[in-house]
Amino acid sequence: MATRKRMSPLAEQILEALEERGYRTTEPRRSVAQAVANQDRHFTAEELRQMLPGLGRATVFRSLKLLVDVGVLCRVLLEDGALHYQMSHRGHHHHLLCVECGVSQDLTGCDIEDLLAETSIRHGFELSGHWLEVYGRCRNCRAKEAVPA
Amino acid sequence: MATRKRMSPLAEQILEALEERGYRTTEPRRSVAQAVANQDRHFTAEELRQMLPGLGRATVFRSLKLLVDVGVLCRVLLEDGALHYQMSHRGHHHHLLCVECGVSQDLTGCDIEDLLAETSIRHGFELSGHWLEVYGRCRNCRAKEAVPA
DNA sequence: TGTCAATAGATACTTGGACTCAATAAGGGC
DNA sequence: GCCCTTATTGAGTCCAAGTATCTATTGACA
Repeated sequence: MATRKRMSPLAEQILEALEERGYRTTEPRRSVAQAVANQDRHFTAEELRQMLPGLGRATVFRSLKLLVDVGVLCRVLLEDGALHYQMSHRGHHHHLLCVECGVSQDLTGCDIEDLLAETSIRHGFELSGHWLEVYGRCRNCRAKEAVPA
Repeated sequence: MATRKRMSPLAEQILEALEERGYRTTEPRRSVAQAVANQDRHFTAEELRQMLPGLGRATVFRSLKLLVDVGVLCRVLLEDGALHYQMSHRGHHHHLLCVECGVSQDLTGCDIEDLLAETSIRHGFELSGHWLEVYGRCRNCRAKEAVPA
């Protein structure tokens, strides 16, 4: 604890989210929070583990699960079925995943939820949840191809 | 081969789909085709394996992959992340999965595809694919609860 | 019927994650 | 500031699902 590293505001927020739920603030969780806060795109459990060589394997997996439960992270399913994680900035949302550069945009301000609800009713279904991932190529990658170096 | 079992028409269709793509018709594939044809709902690789104790593990996984590639089966992602398979009766479609009884209905005749395309464009995305699963309770399960025994 | 590439099966390996349990460390009360 | 209780950690083991490899077998076609 002697030299407690300075943390980014985002990392602090992550820890606060844990504290609010009654979880303790520990050095390992501090490291995880900082590592997660540093990511600008989705990452795998394995990648996170490599960023934090000092932490036990189980701790990394436990922390990821915890952060998903608390709502700090959300799980992202890639086209090949691989599971990634990324910061979740809002409640329920979906992702537009670029299959080239791997960047992901949140999908909001559309009527997919309503449409699903409506469609479910037509099928006699009582909607309880859904999982949607959208794959494609982002603006940047398309621009790069249009004007090749 | 001596006593070649009688196969259901659906199983025959599955084999034909393989033949069309140039794959051989073998005894193991015959068994897999029949087992798959017998399912009336989604199943896991492990369940299929248990139905076919005579087949090697790798063969079951290979066959599943093959059938997905060929379009006979589609993959179904359950709410808990478990991967299941089921017959695919049409091209691209989605599933309404009942979280109680496990039945799944195909989701068609709705405008989700269009809506996704439109939304992607607004985000500068070039859509290449998506994965959507919808969870809820089916008509039957809701009826059962409404009139408890 | 013979030939040969495709396929099957056995098995080892890999990946991703959960479980167990003794040792450690937060943090609230004094 | 110290102690006590309890949550948490990390090492290691275990597990499930799926893949890779290698040799033996088999189906299709000449």
